Amino acid sequence: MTTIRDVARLAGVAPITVSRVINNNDYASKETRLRVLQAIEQLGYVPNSLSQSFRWKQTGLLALLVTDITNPFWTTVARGIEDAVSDAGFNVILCNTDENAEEVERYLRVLLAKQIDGVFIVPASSDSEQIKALKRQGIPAIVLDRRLPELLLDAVRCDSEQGAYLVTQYLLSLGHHRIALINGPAGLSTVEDRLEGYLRAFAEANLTPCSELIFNGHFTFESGEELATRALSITPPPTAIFAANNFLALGSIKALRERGMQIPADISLAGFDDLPFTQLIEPALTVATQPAYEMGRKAVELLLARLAKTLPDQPQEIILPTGLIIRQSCGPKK
Amino acid sequence: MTTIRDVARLAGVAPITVSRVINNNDYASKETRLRVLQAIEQLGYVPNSLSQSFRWKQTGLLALLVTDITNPFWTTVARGIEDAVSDAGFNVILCNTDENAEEVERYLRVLLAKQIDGVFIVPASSDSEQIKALKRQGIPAIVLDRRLPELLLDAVRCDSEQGAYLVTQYLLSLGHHRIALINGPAGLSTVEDRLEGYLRAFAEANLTPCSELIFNGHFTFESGEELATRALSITPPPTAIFAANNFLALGSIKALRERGMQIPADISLAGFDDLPFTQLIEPALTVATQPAYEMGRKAVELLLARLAKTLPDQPQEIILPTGLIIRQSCGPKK
DNA sequence: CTGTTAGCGCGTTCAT
DNA sequence: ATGAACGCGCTAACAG
Repeated sequence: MTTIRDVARLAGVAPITVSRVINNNDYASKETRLRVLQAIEQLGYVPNSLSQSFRWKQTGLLALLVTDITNPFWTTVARGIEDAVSDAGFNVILCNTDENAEEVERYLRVLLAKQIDGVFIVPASSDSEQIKALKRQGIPAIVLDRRLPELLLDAVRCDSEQGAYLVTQYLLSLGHHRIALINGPAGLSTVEDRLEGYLRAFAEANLTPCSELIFNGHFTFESGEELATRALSITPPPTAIFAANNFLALGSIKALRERGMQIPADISLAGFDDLPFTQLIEPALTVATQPAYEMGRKAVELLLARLAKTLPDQPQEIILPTGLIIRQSCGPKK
Repeated sequence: MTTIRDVARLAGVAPITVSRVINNNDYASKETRLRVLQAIEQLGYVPNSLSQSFRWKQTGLLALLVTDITNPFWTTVARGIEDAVSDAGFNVILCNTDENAEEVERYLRVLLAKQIDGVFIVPASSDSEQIKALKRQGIPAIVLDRRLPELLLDAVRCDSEQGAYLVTQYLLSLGHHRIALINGPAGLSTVEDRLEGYLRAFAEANLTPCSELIFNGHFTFESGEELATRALSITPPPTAIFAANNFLALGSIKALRERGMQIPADISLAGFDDLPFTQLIEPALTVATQPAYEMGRKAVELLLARLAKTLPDQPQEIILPTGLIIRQSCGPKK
């Protein structure tokens, strides 16, 4: 490994002079600078950023903890973060937690030791010893997608309640009263929020949803398939299904197709979050959409501002609007 | 920040003793160990792994450079790598290069400075100044998916030629002679290999493919749509399309549907690489499949063996078999 | 079993 | 404009 000293020796200067040239913050005569740069070139010297981080007490490393890297929603968020962060000269370590609270703790412990400068977290549980440790050490953390009110952290998420409200309102406007809600695991704030939106739409229409038609599972294809199957076995069956996540919607499609049901002729289906190549799935799904890429960028803004200490002490909260995209998967109640 | 010295002071021992307890490699009396652990607990001490890396000359950091993080093929490879690597106590930095050679160079420069212990690369060009720099510094690099013969590096890839051969042979066996090949950019080894496989199948059948029906574009949905459209405008049109990548296949489906063509009644379609939720696309696609997850794990084995210096000097090359999954998208030529 | 010394590569501080 | 000395947090090598 070539060090700053090797360069210094070759250039006939002191190590510190090389350091100054590298970080070109200080004065250095043109000739010295040139000699040093030539020596660097000649030796193929690369500054050891480990030592630099060590001295600067900044690693330029951020981390992103997501619950499911296979979900396009999260890859899109990740791209938003990656793009914004590298513009600012930072790097991101991407960690997949599989919705497992212990994995979150494990990763955070490692990352803490690695002296990361900040973290973006999709929390897998409402509490976390390691997040508290981050706070103690003054390492900024941004909570993504979910509410985590007790911990008083900056947060960026989309308005799940509103999205669910829009979808449900739309289904109600088509005459559906028996709308199955196929949701994720109880306890997650997004799950609760989407339920809230569903209930609000019913309340505003002066209707009461049938509690039998509200299902909780996981945000997976398999869960969607299973819950949709169970929903259909209720009598009388629902005339519409609202799947509160993209994978749940896909699983529901599978279940419906296997029973030979036509969408939307026999039953209506709406989803939450878009998918790439959604145009290929027939019928094209009506969904609530979230600005995933934008969410990533906003989170970066927040984190950088925290690092620059340009933010007030109290936690900031950014809530991005959700929308409704009407396609072909919902029809009027027969 | 609490350091090893703070712990030592509180426990009434020397810093090195704390170090020994942390890395529990050395002897330490039960009582001392206990006192130290208590002090660690009390202070909430976390070892600074930056310093550790500094001393050990090992960061425990690996990097993975992929060309398109939104392609499920690559997320699957990434998971395979991530799983295998974390079993071994390493971490992975995931970098997305968007098939851009300059991005590869930029990332490698940063990673080199960060003293990563090794790299997995999907190269975006046949040559790379930074890969040479890696070699010079003795940092192991594994080339994924593509051939890069001049650089003499370890490599793991799937047998593209074989996969393409199997698909083409199958289509020929159904009676198709005019098979459009919709491929990625000329110059990539996977693109060349898939073309080779296509040609070999024709040659073995004593047939000559029509060169008009061989198309190059990018590995994207849009490219698939465009090239399929162009293929259909040829007279006489192809009776089958072989899309040499999953996104290309999806784009082709779109083009075919828009022209109202039924698959496989009007035209046959086969792809390369599976997609998640493939069961939802109608008709289910016949494809060549690659063991993506396995590829990731194999690459890790190779890299770890390189780090452990248990491998012969000359570059190792692992080629994984590809298969053919016959579903419903291909039918006999009318 | 435990402690002392020294040094990793770099940048800050203070001097020249 | 340039350099010497010191120290960041940790551990290897050598005492004791």
